[in-house]
Amino acid sequence: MTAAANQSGRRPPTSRRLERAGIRDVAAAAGVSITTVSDALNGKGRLPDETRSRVREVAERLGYRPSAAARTLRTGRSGLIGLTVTTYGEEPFTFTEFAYFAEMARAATSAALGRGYALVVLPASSRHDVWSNVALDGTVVIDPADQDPLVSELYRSGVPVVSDGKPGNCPVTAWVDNDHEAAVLGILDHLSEAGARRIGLLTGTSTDTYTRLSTDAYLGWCERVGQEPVYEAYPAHDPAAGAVAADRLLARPDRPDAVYGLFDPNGTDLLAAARRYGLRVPDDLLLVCCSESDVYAGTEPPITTLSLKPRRIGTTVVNLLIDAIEGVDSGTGLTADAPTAGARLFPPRYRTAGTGPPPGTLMPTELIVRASSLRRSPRTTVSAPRTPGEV
Amino acid sequence: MTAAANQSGRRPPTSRRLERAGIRDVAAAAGVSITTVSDALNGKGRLPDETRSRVREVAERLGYRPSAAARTLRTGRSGLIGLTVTTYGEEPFTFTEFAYFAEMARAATSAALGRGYALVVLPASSRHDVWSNVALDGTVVIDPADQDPLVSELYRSGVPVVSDGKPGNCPVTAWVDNDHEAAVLGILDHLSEAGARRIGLLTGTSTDTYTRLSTDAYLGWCERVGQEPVYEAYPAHDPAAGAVAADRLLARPDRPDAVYGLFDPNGTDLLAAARRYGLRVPDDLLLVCCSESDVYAGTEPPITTLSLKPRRIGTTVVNLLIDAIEGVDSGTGLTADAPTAGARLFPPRYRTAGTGPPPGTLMPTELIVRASSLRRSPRTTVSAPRTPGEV
DNA sequence: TGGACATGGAGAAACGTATCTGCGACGGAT
DNA sequence: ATCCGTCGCAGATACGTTTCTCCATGTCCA
Repeated sequence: MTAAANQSGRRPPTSRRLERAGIRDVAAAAGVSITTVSDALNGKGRLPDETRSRVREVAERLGYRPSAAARTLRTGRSGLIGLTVTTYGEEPFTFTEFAYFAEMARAATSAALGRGYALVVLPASSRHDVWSNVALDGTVVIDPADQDPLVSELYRSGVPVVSDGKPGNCPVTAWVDNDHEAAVLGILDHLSEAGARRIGLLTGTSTDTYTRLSTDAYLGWCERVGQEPVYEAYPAHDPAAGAVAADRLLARPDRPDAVYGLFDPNGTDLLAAARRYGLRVPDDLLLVCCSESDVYAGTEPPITTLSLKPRRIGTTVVNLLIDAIEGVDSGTGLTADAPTAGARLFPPRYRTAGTGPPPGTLMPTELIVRASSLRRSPRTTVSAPRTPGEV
Repeated sequence: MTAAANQSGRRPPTSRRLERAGIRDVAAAAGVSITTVSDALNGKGRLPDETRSRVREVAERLGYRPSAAARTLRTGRSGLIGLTVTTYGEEPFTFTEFAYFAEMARAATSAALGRGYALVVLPASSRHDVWSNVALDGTVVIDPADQDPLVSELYRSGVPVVSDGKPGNCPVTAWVDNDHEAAVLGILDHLSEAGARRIGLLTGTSTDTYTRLSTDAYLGWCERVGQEPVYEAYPAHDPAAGAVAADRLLARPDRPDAVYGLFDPNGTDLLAAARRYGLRVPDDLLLVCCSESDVYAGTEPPITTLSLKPRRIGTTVVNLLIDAIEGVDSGTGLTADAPTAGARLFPPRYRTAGTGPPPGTLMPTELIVRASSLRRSPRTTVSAPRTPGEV
């Protein structure tokens, strides 16, 4: 018994701690090599079913759980996907702030889990402390900044990056976005048809793609139809500022008779402001806002909303990312550095290899028409986007 | 140049791929050993500042990023914390569904990042596929089931587990919860003082701690004051069922003149039902519901809500967990298996070592009194919980 | 009888880091 | 002069997998 104690393979008998069972313990207990154990558990190699099941049984009995760290080190795959949450402003760390992000994150998480990946929530601020401490197979970036240093570094180090929101000037593997321009134009047309003569906009001061594209679309439309732009901008991350801006908009001498609010709380803010000024909705003021919340179905009156369909976006983003991770190994920067011109309409082409601009996918939005934007009797849901490129 | 090519240390010259720079490359470039590089970058060992800064500079120049997987494998620490999201029901994967979870998750994420950890979102269903593929330093469990197999296995395998919600019958390292019993009793008292003669309850059919404790508190109160219980239960994960249950409650022959709803949407549902039956709030019906949403400040009338202060909970849970991870190494199950009796009131004692029941921390709730529960003129916010154990 | 081929499995080399041990040199104290 | 402590660093090992290579058997057919 003294000499035969060193039976656990090559490991010298250095104070066997009673830690978790490793693959070596399973091999020893099953009387096979670790190769056989690995193959048996992973369904690889050429093994008779009998050996396979025996090894599996022993592993089960020993409560064997493979070390994720070792596997990751060996295979280079962690099964983890980063989800960067933008901080609509500076300090405050806000996802789940707007229903859009919450829904989007939820759908993304669900889609990732469905394909065997887990999501790691990481801040968009480039605090390397956390970022470099986690092995990521890829990253989802929500609304990347124009020259996002984080995205650039990730891309440079070979990590696939798929963004929700068309990237401004940073290289990504792929991106997904709504056709915000078409959506805004659709709303403006809708309001015009409902009788609006002067349409105002409640927008944000930040420079993210959503705000920029939407505002530009509004300004372009104004110029085309010859209406003087009437808009107020405020920092979207500050909930109190929204109410103030809504009030300002309706207090102007050139008060609009219809307003589109870009952010989720704008609907209630505008409604409250309208009440303060004695304006009836929709009689004196037509109202539309972009929101995923269903509280606008129950307001008095119900408010027409634009839904960006965050669930579809989240699912698509994650699927594109995992396709990129599992697909072609994306050689040394071959698919980079081209101007972003390749936008296609939903559905996307998966497994996009080769060169060219980062593939972008446009997802349809949905305008949910309610009483606040109708002078007549309310109709039902209608969906609206134009084909892209039509401007 | 032919013989001197093998200068990169012990590695044989097997087709140097131009992958990311490793610690060996840095060592070679700086003309030191990998030991020195590791020590220099991690601030360990005894090195003159000059060597340290030189190594750091070389590492920077080479764009060196340490491999998280290798580090995790070596140190046994991943810097990752699991966040299990309960699926209030069966299939649907729902966090961010209720504002409580969203706020709680946000605070938890923020707290974790602040201490250098990242959160991994994982499903509470015990799909080992994902769970065993990620190295976790610890796990936050939201509202564990009574005999949660997942929690048991995690605990057994030595992973610290801190739960939001007092655990029923599974061992955890620590837990945090509101004093739901005291909160419900406070609300019932509040409604009684406002003139309620028969208080109804809108509750859930699931067996989670929150639902159970709250319902039991209600039933106990009824028995004590001699009121016949009037309640309806529905599956809380089904938003449509809530409206139906609210309607049922107000349609009963023994219709209550005050209702407390345990779930977020109950307020609007009850309000709508009251309208259908021609009941005025608060004149004919007093209303309170548990919610984190501020839409209830803007309803007509504004509805009194109980806030569970999810942000405080999320922060506390994560801090307790990280304390457990970084503190005493929690020997082989010494701190387990005792009946849960050790509940203290906020603030918790950190770094709890030794034996005894899993330390629990009770966080205060806040009753935000609005017009819906006042027969007289509305007062302002009052906070309410009793001291625990008083029953 | 002997090669070709399939079967079942073992050995060992990575993956990239942290850290334990040890070693030469140097300086001050005995 | 010798001894001892400290400084500055290098070597080697271990963390627990996956996987490439290779070997020992049969087995079948020529």
